Amino acid sequence: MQTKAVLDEPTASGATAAALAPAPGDASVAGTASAYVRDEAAAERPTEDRRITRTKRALRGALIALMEERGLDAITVNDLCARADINRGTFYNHYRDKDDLLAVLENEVLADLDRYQVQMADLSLPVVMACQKLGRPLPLLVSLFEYLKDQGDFLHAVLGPGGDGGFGPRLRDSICTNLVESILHERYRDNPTPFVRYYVSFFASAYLGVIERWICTGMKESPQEMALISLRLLFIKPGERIEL
Amino acid sequence: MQTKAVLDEPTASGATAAALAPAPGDASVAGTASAYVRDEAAAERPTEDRRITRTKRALRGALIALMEERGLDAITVNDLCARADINRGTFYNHYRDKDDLLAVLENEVLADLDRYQVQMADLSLPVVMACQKLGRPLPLLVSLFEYLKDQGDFLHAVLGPGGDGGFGPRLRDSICTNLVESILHERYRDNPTPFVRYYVSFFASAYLGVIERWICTGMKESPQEMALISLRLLFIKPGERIEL
DNA sequence: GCGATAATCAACACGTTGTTCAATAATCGT
DNA sequence: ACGATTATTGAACAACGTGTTGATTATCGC
Repeated sequence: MQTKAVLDEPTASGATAAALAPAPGDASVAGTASAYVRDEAAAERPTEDRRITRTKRALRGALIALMEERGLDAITVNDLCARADINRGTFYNHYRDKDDLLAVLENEVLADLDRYQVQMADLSLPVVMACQKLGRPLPLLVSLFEYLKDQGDFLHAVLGPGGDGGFGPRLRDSICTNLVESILHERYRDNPTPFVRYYVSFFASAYLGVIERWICTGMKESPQEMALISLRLLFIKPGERIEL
Repeated sequence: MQTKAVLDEPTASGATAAALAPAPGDASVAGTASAYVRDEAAAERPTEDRRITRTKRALRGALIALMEERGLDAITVNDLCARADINRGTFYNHYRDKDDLLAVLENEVLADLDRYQVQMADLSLPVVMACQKLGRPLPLLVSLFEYLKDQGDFLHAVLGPGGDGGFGPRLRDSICTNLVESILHERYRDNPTPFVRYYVSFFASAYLGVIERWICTGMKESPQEMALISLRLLFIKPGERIEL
């Protein structure tokens, strides 16, 4: 429980304590807490009918499984219903078509990730440099990788071959771009030159690549390790000696 | 025609002259020469029937146009044939289905890009550092961006929304990864540690992001500018002052 | 020009789609 | 536990896109 302040070194910026606090989900104690979607579903509606919940969960599983083995393009609504052991009419009670189902699941993830953006606003270069010096991962990044790991089965299917393909860029725009913009500039954020725009695209895509690789290779590294790796990659220089 | 050697400074590596030579396509004089596909088609077959050429060209144009306005998923073979002013039976004389047509076009581009990989083997960190010092773009990169620009209409459609989505990663693995591996290590290329693998993914995806941004924003910058930008991005450090 | 070959047109069976309906089963509030 | 509500089921339907076929016409290479 490193909640308070692990950082007393003098840094050039103000709000370091806020930026080092854990993320909204706060899965630091309870292990892998998977109450992301359910929470918001239980919050906005009284309670969802069990049958509906069961149907949606079955379709989610069927979509993931079929994406892994056949690829998205080769999936029909028939396949989904057969795999989910669901009548085809039931499918159309909840989703317009195959792409709608996928879009709903994707949007859920992106909506969850949107919550982290508030925390990102508190980030700044001095903050991350401080963490880098201490050899500590950014709690925000740890929390983020933990969330991604919780959604591992879905993300592995969507980001892999046979997945959506269009989801990667959305993930990038939703997370990486804001993260990079928060961390890197402060000065060029307002009136970005053409080069700065490429600069942001460069690092945003870079971090998406890291995330994609992590997920597609089975998430062998822990969220803490990934947060550390991400931090190191930001400061590494070409030609520099790489230990570890 | 900066063909020979713009570089006499002492560098730590050997084959700098070879690495600074222009790429196989050599479109430096003839402007935007678009004889990539045709050349190899004319090389492998005696001559292709004009009718076939016309059909394929029409289908290529139709696919690109429809991808831009409707998106790939919303395109049917009927649509393609209607737009191309082609009978549907004719379509099936040349392609198995919609995805086959797209795959053929994609593979043509990737095959063209494969030719650049020979040149990339001659790259090394000292070479690119030398160019960086001189403020000159890597001729290989200039040539590469020129080729991408020639295929601009196709790439814009495929990489944009409504495009393939799966093509980005293939482009990355085909070009960026090898480019990064050639340039960056020499020492870690043989036995890459887990971190080095992320390191490569990081920069490979970063450069794909730059390419994607360039193409999707309409290729405003010249290939020379893009080569310079790419070079600068390699050496830039976070927090560093950005002029231009 | 002649032979070869590609494009056209119409027609076909087939699978998927999206919708409708009545009947059945499960869930929820009390 | 009950009744009212609501989701699921199974079947049928027309509409559409698919991939193929065969006969006919137009175009190409030489």
